[in-house]
Amino acid sequence: MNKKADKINHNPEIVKEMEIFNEFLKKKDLKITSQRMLVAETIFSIHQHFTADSLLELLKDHRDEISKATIYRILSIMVEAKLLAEHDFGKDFKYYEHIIGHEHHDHIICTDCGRIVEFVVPEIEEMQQRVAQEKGFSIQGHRLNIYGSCQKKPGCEFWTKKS
Amino acid sequence: MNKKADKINHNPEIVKEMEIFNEFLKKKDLKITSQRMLVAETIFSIHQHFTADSLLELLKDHRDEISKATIYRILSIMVEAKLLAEHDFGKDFKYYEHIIGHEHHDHIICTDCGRIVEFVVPEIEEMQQRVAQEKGFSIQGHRLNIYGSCQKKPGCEFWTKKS
DNA sequence: GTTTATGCAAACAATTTGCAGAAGA
DNA sequence: TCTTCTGCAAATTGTTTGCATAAAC
Repeated sequence: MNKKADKINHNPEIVKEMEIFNEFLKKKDLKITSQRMLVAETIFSIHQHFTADSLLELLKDHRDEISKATIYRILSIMVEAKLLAEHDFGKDFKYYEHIIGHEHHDHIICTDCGRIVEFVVPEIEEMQQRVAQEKGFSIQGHRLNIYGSCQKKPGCEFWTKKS
Repeated sequence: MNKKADKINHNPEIVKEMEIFNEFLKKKDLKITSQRMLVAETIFSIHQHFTADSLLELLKDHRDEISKATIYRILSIMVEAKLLAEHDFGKDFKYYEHIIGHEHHDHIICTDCGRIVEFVVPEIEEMQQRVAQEKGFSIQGHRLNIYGSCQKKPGCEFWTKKS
């Protein structure tokens, strides 16, 4: 592990999330590397949806410490560890968000500016059960995306790629 | 238009859908070509979800009359014409289904075999309105996908690509 | 030491596109 | 004719992978 990595984060929430990640790595006989720590810390400090590319951008000062391939590899580990959820919002790249400490929610997406807003509708869980039962499925989960326009709220710009 | 194209379909539903498509083409100053007619007829006779590749497979006897590039181009016209809906079911290719005469519905997808089952839950529309209002969005629509397992119903096989 | 990770560049796969010749209006 | 289409092959784009080297344990 190189020296940059000991810039450890003292935010208690992030510390806790890092511990969970480390547990997972150990359990799976995966190694605790400086890249994994750096990416995980960065991700845990983001409180919005992000993409592989926007993560890369956040890490641009560490360009010499981590490659794009490694970022993709770490993202897939974190999804497997259920620390991250992967989303498709109708673009041709994936969005991620970290899960821990976030109540289950769905998303409403502005097709003008790409803004993503979370919402919680408790009755969806019950509806999901009902549909699954009726169709004879066991349930893993659901994704509900509502598409619309946020109507030029401040910050609403044309939806650029990989934002 | 080559001679193969005058193998016209007499199913009244398909005839009606073809007319709508032709209207759209005229309105947009697009030409009525044998490829467009062939693809549209084929699509209108499918009553399941399909992909660009499965469509190509259905058209394999016409391989010399139509290319993959043209199929993609026609799919995008038909989506624009709102004759087709495009879906993302968590794979890295798109699914399509034809819309006309199909009540609005959502999907439950088997993550073991890829089976896609439609369901209708009227209260979603109302919930959608409520969320949009609360968040200050105008609505275009929604996509609700439930993921689970159909529990080895007859025909449930491992989910192959592009099925 | 042995195993697992990383970086790089090449590979992938679905989809898109430029272009020259073909077909529709 | 004049315009739009098509087929082809090449380009694109997000993501994945093989492999030699490097780091973790």
